[in-house]
Amino acid sequence: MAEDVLDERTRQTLFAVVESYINKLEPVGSRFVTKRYSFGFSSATIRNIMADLEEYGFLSQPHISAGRVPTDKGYRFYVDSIFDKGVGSPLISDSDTDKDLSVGQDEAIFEFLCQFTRNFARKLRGMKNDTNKMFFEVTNTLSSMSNYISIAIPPKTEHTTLNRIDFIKHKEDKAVAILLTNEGIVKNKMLKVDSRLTQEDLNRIAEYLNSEYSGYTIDEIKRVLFKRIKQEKMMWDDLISKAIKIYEQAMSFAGEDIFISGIYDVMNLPDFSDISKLKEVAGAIKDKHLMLRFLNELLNAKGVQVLIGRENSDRQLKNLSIVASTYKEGDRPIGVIALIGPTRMHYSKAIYMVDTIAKCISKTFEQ
Amino acid sequence: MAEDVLDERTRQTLFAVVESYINKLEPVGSRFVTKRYSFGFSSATIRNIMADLEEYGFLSQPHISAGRVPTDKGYRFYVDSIFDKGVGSPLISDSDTDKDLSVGQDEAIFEFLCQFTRNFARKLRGMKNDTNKMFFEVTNTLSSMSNYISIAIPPKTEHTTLNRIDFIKHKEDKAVAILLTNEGIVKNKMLKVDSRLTQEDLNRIAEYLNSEYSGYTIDEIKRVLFKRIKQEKMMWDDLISKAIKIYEQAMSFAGEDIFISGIYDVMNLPDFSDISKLKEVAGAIKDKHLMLRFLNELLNAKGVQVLIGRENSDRQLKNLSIVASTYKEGDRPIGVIALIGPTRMHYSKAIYMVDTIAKCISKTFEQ
DNA sequence: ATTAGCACTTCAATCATGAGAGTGCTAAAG
DNA sequence: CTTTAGCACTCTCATGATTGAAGTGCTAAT
Repeated sequence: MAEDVLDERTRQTLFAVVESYINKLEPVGSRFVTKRYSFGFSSATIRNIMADLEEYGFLSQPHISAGRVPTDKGYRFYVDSIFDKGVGSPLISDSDTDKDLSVGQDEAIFEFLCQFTRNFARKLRGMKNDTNKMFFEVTNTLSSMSNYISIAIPPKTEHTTLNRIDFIKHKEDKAVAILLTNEGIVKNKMLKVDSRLTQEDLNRIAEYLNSEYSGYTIDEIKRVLFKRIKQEKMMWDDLISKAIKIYEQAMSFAGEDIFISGIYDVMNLPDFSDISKLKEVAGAIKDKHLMLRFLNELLNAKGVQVLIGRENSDRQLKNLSIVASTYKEGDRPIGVIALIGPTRMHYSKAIYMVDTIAKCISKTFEQ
Repeated sequence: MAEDVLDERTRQTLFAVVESYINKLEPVGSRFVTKRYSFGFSSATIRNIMADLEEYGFLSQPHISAGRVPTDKGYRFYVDSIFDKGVGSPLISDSDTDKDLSVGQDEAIFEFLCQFTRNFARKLRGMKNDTNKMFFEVTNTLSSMSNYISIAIPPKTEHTTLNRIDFIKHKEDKAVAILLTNEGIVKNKMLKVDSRLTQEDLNRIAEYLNSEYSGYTIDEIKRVLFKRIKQEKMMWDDLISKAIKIYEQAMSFAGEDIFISGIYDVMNLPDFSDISKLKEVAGAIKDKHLMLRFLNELLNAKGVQVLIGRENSDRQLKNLSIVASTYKEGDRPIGVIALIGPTRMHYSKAIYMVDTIAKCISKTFEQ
């Protein structure tokens, strides 16, 4: 049942109520709708429609004499409508822009956004070699523009290939591994090694790994190395054995990275004027590990995804919405960026921003 | 004038009022003081004393019929008293522990803290080679134990000496510089180099730098290199010239690091139940650059320092207090850790924690 | 010098009141 | 049969008055 059954004017009303609520942040009444939107019906008619919508579960009332507030289901309808109308324009609706903006101004805004996007893409390209810097920039931009919390997961290592690995002897039993990946990212790690290994030994090991395995993904290499261990258990030559040990250490980066930004920005939202609600958000993102697992699940889907309130599998997010998108290298999604905000979110803005910036990132990884 | 003039019982009263306020978070009245502390005076006498203290500027009243609240000057007196009594014990006062704790319990707590400290020191030692991890751990521990915001500045590069530098050719005009310091810290950076340089060239440059300059501080090397440029302007050999260019790039790390943690924890404090106050804190630490400069000024002083409210040079911190300490390598202070909280802070706890953890860090850098 | 006692001030909580907003329902109009 | 005007009803929110509690300052007595 439900939204397929709704007739045109009911759909219009629902959309209007959600849109109004997102902008006003106050329950919207029938009179407000009739005044603001000229549907050609009186407030009494709208009242009846709204009563129906409440019955269907799209709207609810904080108390009997207040206006209506969207439920998660109501937001879902609204977001789906936005997608039906087509993502890609920041000017769909739901922004605070008044209807009396001249078309000329719309175009000016559009032009501005295009330019911003170009600049931002260029900026990212300049940071291509420094993932940290790049995603720091991404999350900062996203959160300060949207006032929501932004999260980014840098490219998954399972898709990165080894470009080159080197080892440098430090002192006694310490050595540093330096890893170059196809994305131009550098990682390093301090290793504990047999103290009898000289720099020459390390060089030979590195040479071996580079010649045999460069070009493969990091996981592939791990698999192949493991296979070797089993196959040649009794007869590994010393070099391979050492290489395996060292490689294992070098690849076990402690926990994946995740970038989060915007706790400050989110304090400006009226939705979080109550500190207990702010704590809710803070609690949700505090557990980075959980957040990481959560966003990783979104890696499979394509395009922008919106999860509203209780749609989130995580209980802690039941009062929050997430707008997420993958970014890709070629056709393969390699990471996720997302915005987290109240269920009462400026969805069209958020969707537009996440979509745009994800595309900027993808462009950086392309070629 | 002022505190030197105060007689014993006035001092006692002031101390009692501050201590009580820190625990109650409510203005404290004369009756409360007489009940809680058995000075042997009636509330009327205390009232008179408190009126004097207000006149001297140590206390103030929110409104005429409320109890007294310490001013910054009052806190200053209190903190100085704590230092006079001697830092080092976590049990001085000002904690919520009731007076009727048996001595046995005190000892149990003391024993627990000693053990915690030993464990923590061991933990840090295990992270010696990973500054990031180490200071991440430090700030997290500090903030979650204190519920205040913790900040740490990792060892200043001006005191680190070059242990070894290496360059690895990446592709075209890119190369990676890997830097090992005396503290066992590794930094890397992507460089733009003349695309005609081969890996062999880079090796020669690295070899040159290592043989000539390892053991010097990073700043010293910079100075010496600059001198060379001037002296031998017309006759540098190609190697030195290239080395200088590359070294310059490699050393210009974008912005110093700073570790901040505890925005979540601080939300649990009643002092920040009002979101506008929380914003104040957030604003103060948002500008990491400013915070960095601020804490760097504290590098000169030794031991634990406390800055209360308006004592802070920064206007944004006028309602906050900072408890900071340097940590050292040998005798030389190389970095700072600090706690930021409301002026109504559990100073003795904060001081004890900062002191203890700073010592743990110092121990890690000694050898 | 200290203290008991009292008048005074202020805040915070409670309650009643009325205006305002919005609804649901009914009966009339199209 | 659909739409609308009208009205009674409900609930919230801001306002103002009242009251009790907490705490002070001052004075007079010890």
